[in-house]
Amino acid sequence: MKTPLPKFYEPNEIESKIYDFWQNNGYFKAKVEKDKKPYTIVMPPPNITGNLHMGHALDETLQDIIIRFKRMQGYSTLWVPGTDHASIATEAKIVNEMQKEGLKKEDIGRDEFLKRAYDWKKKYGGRIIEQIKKLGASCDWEKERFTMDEANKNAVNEVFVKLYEKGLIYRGERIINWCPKCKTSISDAEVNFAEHNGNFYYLNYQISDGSGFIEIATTRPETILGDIAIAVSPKDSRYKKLIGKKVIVPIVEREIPIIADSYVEMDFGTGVVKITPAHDQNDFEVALRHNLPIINVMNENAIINENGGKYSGLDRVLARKKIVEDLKLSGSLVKVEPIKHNVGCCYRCNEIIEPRISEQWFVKMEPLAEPAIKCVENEEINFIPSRFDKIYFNWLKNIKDWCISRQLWWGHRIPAYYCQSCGHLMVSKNPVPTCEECGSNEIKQDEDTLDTWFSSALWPFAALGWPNRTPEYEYFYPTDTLVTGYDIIFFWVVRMVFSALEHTGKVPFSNVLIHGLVRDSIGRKMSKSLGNGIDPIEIIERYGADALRFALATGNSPGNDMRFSEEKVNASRNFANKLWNSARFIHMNIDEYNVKNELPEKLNIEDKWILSLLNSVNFNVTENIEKFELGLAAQKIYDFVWDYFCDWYIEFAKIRIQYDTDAAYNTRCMLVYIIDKILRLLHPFMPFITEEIWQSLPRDGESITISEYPKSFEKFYDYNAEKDMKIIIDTIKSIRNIRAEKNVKPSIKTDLFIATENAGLFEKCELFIKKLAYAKNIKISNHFDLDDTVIIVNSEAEIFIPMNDLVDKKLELSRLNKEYEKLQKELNKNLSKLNNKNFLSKAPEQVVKNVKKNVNDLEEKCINLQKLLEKLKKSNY
RNA sequence: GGGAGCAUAGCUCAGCUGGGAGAGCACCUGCCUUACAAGCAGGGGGUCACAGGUUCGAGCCCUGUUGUUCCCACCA
Repeated sequence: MKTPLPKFYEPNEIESKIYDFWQNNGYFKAKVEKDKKPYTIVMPPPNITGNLHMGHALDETLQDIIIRFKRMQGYSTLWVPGTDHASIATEAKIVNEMQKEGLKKEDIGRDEFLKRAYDWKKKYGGRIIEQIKKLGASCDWEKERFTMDEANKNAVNEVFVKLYEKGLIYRGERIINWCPKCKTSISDAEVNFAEHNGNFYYLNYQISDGSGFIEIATTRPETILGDIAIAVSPKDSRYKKLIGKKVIVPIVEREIPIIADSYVEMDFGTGVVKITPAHDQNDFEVALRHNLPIINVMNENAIINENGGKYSGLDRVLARKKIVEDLKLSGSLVKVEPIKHNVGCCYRCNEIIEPRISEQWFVKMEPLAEPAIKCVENEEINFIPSRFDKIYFNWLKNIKDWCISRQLWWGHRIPAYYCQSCGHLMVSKNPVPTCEECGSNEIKQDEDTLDTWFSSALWPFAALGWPNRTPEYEYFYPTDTLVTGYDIIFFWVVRMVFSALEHTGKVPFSNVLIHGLVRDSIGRKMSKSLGNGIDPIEIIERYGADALRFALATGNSPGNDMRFSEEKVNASRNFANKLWNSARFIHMNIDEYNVKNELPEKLNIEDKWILSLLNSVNFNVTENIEKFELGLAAQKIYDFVWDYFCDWYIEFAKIRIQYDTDAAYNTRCMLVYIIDKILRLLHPFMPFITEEIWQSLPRDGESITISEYPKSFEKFYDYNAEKDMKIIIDTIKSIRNIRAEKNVKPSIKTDLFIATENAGLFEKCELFIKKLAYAKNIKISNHFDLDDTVIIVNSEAEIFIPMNDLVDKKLELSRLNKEYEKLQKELNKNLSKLNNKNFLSKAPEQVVKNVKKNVNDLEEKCINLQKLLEKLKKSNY
């Protein structure tokens, strides 16, 4: 079908049609093909709660570029898509929705709640998938997975049981981070520290033997209800004689010991710390070391419990107020100092975290961390850029056990079962009907669910069928490249690596391509609260998916944050349109000539030139993509298309086709041949427009998606053609330059006299110069003797342009003098290098050769110019 | 407290293993030259943060300084 293309590229009309075409023909379907090498990417599954944002758009674009490139290179490719159940985020949204109906979780019960959650998934989980398709993502949608589908549940249970049996999962009472709003424990990684304005309350504790008072400072006075000791530094001489004595807790009137512990820093505050083990991580450890009792004074809602005496029932904020008042009354409050300090907050809801003692499930991390460190150290896994391995190591080397239980309903329920009559604990993949100890059939499953990341950690292998050894798992695993942002290296990347090593015995992927955050145009994070987020779908509707993809892929380097600006998308859209119009031009010149997509046998100089340049671009682009330098690759294609193919080759082709009947047909073929290669090179970056144009041209295949990525060949390098055409182009440019300087309109044509030793070249390209440098007639000889002309000198020729009254001899003389000075300066710079013995002996041969060549060219130019100057001076002036 | 990044044209940023300072946008001049005004031709504009060092040669490597952003830890 060779319909003439419309004047402007209209992405919206084309993109969905093309995407359907790809889908209907199954180009993205992964096949186990033993004679091909596999290439696999698993998509970081977006949350079912969200809309597609720019971060996703970047992430998916990078993955799609890589997978399309590999597909065209002949790999059997698989890109597995999916979504994440995002337990805490989704549960929060559903709770919120229910609140509008005046309902609480407890009102409807667990089963009914889960029904709502699955409805939510059905409703919104599909939305983001449709948005990803709009970007052009070439995923195998038949392999789409969900982190809570049946197969994943199976994988999660398998892993849990295995780790439990190995002793790497344990249950225990520990101090954990408790969010009173989400009403669940959260892991250390899920706590954000933020600076808050608070107060330092200085309190006097009376020493029991009546010998005086000891002053302590606290930011949380309400926790005195749970005080079980006060601690000083063992090195602190001020308090040495008090160690072992007892003090009375104000208001509470409890007698507690003074202990020494190296955790206390003598220079901070008063050098005395009150120990409240149930409500502080460090205090908890101190209590364990000193074998002290633990008094929990708060419940799950952060309300003071029965241990709080007369304060029980009060919320922690009210309790603080009341207690401070009472401390004041009792005279124990010495002073209050406002301070700024860091407070841990819930990453979800930003509520202040309450450290709290409770029974939770943990993964023992140390044995898992070690192999995960090794496989990056020995480069089985490579981070791109490599500096991110430091973040990875830092996390793993300071790892603490991972709290994996969550007091939520939406998630993988922990496969632990308790006998109601004897209390026996059983961990099993399948529901347990009877107690293995006492035979009772009153069994209850653990109420808690697992941290979302517990299932995400299994994604690279679970998404391929593990624990079943499916053909896909055997063929496509381990995967090749993971593409993700640096913000989830420890949440996710680390956990995937140690999980894969533990359960599959292999690294989950060999490359981790890290990208940065997409910020707004003034560098702020895009966020809902700021309202500065830009919807990728809206951008696609206005500029096309290709333009968005290209804008996201260029102009930034891996791992660095980027600013999103619409100007950049606009520039990319303009590039797409430029390409589109070059195709329109080609259509105008081939449609009635039965042109084949073949390299002609007889090539003109400009054909050899463009082939040689294309060949270099091809080589470099391939290398860049293989090294994940996608932005550089895209830039090189852009430059080639615009600066060489459109600005010059097409202009040459116009002239060739119009005036050279012998070469016209070959030139038409060349146009098709070159744009075919351009489209293929560009296809991974701009899949839609390249497919649309490719389909409209003579081609040897049904879709560019499954066509071969171009290869570069030694035989196409043509140094001479590149050198010669550079001379011609420079000549044309310098003539244009002079004309522009003198304000000569394009409609005014002038004669040109070209004095050169290289007449053959200039004769070959005479028409190019004539048309592109606005000449009436051109004369080529090895010498001219002319007056009243403007003169251009380059290494190959002197060009005389008669311009009659436009020529001011005085001005011309000074212009040429300036030119001469510039050349001399440049020449001297190069000469000084050649006069440097060290340079000659130590610099690489090629560098020296280049400098020598520069010197030759410059000297030639200088000599020519010198002669002209003298002649000018001798004439009338 | 520990660690990392960034500092290049008015703005946003590229610059891969050291050898010509670049792009897009903005700006100035002139053009509707039958692919494209989302375009064409031409132009101005940079002590590559600062100071040392290594090298024949440094935007790039090393050391230090300043400014800035981020991550981790967290002091009661």
